Amino acid sequence: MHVSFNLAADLDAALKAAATQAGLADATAFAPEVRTADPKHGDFQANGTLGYAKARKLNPRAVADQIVAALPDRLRTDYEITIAGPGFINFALKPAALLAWLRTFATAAQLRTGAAAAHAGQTWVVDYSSPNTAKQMHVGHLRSAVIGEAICRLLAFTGARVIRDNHLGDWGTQFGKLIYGYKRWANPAALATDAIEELERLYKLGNDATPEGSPALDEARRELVALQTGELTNVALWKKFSEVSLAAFQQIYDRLGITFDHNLGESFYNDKVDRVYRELTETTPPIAESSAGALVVFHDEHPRFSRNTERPNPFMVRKADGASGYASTDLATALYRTEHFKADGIVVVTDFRQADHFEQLFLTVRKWFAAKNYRVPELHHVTFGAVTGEDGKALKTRSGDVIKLKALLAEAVDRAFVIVSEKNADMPEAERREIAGIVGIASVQYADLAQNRSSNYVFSWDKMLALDGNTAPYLLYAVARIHSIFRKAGLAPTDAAGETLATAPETPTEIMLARKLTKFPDAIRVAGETLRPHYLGLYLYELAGDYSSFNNADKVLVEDAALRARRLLLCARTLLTLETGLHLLGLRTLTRM
RNA sequence: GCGAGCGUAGCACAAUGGAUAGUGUAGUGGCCUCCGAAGCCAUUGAUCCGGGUUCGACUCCCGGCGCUCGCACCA
Repeated sequence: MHVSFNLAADLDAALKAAATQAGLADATAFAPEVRTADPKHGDFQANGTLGYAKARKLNPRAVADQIVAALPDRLRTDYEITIAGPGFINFALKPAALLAWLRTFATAAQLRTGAAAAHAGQTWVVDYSSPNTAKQMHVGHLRSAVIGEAICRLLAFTGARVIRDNHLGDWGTQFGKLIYGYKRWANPAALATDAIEELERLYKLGNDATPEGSPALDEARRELVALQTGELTNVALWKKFSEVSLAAFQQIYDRLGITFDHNLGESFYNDKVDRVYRELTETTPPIAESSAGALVVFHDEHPRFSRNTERPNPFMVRKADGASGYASTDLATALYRTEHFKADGIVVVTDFRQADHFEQLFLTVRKWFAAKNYRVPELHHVTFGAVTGEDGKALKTRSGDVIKLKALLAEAVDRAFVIVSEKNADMPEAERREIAGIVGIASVQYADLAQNRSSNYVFSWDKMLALDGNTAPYLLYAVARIHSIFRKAGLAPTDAAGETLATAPETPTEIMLARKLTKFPDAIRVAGETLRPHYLGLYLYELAGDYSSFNNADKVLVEDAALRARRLLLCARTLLTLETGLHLLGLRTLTRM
């Protein structure tokens, strides 16, 4: 018997074939529209007969009858099929089919193989985190890192070769001022202990010492020119700044489970912008044009980026002073990712305030690549809202300073330690610390991933560390409880021994849990297609909830061997799905907490 | 001014155009001689306003209102 990984996709194909088989007029136009159903209606529902019938003035229930009659017998074996309401076709998996599915998809590798069709053979470049060098990461850098990493893992799981690229802000006018400050006030002891903190101090000193129109500002500009023209001292300083910055960033990435394949910052594209200028102006008609001394791109077909608006908002490819800006480096970046990495898709993860920039960038790239006959990859700007305090304003410390990411993660772990200690008073401190390290970080990550990234989100320690609700502690607790059962039984959680004894689920809670497990492929599909990890998070939360109900109602370690085997099978698959899913979101899991 | 995103119970969130809009918290009432009570079960309470499209709208379109943000040489 063949069991499909994505049952909804399998039903969709079967319904389409059945429509033809039934001899429906215009059957090729019939779209079954199969989706995961509300559990009270079954496992899957096909909605397509309603629209199809309406457009042809047919009775939707009669159409549904014809299609259902033409479905192959194997589906009648696996599902209770009913027609309901105005013409929905409902499919409810029978217990034996649930068991067959659970037996078939038994390991992380099998889940991965099942999911890998979506992006098989494709290469995707994901640009995320992307902080500025010589500055500490702060709370504003959290979402890009967390959401970006989850998207990388989802894309990789669905078959793509993923290239993680940290597009550092490592070039620009600020380095003139930083070098100016560094040469005058650098403190070697401070550089040795916390280099990046010292660089921030030096930049601030340099910036304060170089007001507009001052001789000091001219000096800072000369430092910048020296850097840009390759003067050895300044280049060496700049390299040092990048190195210490990356080392500091990596400490944070380690906590978040992030490893970049490349750190191709803006400086990398320095020598690649001339080609951009040339190619954008040599086409007929030219894509870029001169305006007020700058080289800009207008998109006249677009309501906001046309030149024919009250306040034109052009894409600034080259500034009037001849310098490149982030438009030009981003164009060069898109080309490099397409040519060098052979990207089929490019995802850039930044906050929503840059939406205009990336819309203009993508419009320009499409015109440019079309004019030069370059293959155009899929281009996605993944945006997210702001992180605010409970007052709805940007998150700040009590004294009004920006919150450093390092401090925020440390506080998460400290707060988790207090809670872990309350719940496990007799546990050795070292173990409590280890657990708190995972719970604290996971809570911060999951708070960000559990909700739709488009909205602003309110940062609340109490809510993210809560033991109830859609939170990391709740999910990690469900994982830990399952591990606990296997420990008690003296079995490894991956131990398949005894599974052949397992019978089909019978109790309401067993059936509810088994049905939820079969929806994992759809959760992965939706999260991957929309690049919105919260769909996966929501699924995992519901799964953990169904497990908790099952765990409460049905005792696993019972005498009856067949009953015990079938419940252990449910535990094993729940654990597999929860751990696989949480790891896809970038979280670490625990065996006890 | 122009534009974008957001607007769902007291609060924080969910709902891939589908059936009676889900969950947590807060409130109320239950469940530990039973694999982890960091849990489970029950219950009260909501789609900003006005039009439109659709068999069907929280979802799509138009017009308001509110919040957040962006609009020429920072990135």
